[in-house]
Amino acid sequence: MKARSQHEDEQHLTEQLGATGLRLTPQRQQVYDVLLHKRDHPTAEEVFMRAKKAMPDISHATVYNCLDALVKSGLARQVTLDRGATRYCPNMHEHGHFHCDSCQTVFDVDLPAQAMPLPKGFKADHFDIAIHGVCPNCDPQK
Amino acid sequence: MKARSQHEDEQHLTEQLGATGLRLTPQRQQVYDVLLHKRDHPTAEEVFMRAKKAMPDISHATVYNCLDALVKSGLARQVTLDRGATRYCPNMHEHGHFHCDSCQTVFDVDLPAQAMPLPKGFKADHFDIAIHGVCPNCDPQK
DNA sequence: CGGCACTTTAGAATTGTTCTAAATCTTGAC
DNA sequence: GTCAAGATTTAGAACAATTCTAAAGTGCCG
Repeated sequence: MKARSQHEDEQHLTEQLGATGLRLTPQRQQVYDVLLHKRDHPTAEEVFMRAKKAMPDISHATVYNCLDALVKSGLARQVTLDRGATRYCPNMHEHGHFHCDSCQTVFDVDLPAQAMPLPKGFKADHFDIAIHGVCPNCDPQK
Repeated sequence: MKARSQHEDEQHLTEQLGATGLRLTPQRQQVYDVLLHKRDHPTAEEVFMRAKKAMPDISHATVYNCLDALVKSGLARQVTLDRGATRYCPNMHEHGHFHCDSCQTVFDVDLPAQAMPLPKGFKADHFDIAIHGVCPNCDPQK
């Protein structure tokens, strides 16, 4: 739970975006704030609705644009679980996603430190690990 | 590379579908044949186009229906890589998918036998592991 | 100030998937 | 066999998620 001050956050944003040739705009900041504020892996649509509360004129396309900008700058990750809308996650620590088939919640889970063994010659850039199952809250046998 | 005779294939199909309360129909057989014939993780659209060659009247909706039937019966898996169309894979052996960001090919890769450690209380039903990177053919340094 | 590159915006367009209602096929009961 | 019940297929409409487009807005450098 390491908190960052608002000022530090802003500086971090500017730096990371800048390194990718992008600017910090009020919209991008707003979208990033939404992600940080409630880390429940929202879809683009959900981000849009939440961002709208603080910034009523923000448009759909802008949210997509901002999310892409954040992903490109390494400030957020896309999470893809089955068909359906892509979700977004500001946790850049290496981790996988556990999806509870019963309550639909998505949990971040730490991965084994060990690297995944790959056949010779393959160079991995990034892993996407999704686990489907039942979470402790929904386990009927608990 | 264990081949199965056509007759064995058909029996296998009937059994697996039957166990899920589904029938073996010519369309389902055709769709399954398409998957077995070229294991390049086609999208539903690609399966549709290939199936159409042998069965010109097959419809879009039927291909989706058949693919769902195969997935439900444990004869195929859905493969989701980022946004974009879902792909299908008849390899039911536990494995992950390596996606080459350069040539876009998808490779099946064996996973470490060891189970993924999960926090207490979580029960995993099924893993989806996608790895993004560069394959040996596309590696500039090779 | 003027220009250029980056952004945002609304809405249209596209893509992938699911739904609907009608036609067709199977299967089991008689 | 014949029939009804249920499963399946079909074409096309509907829907959802995402991307595209063209125009307007913003901000920085000289």
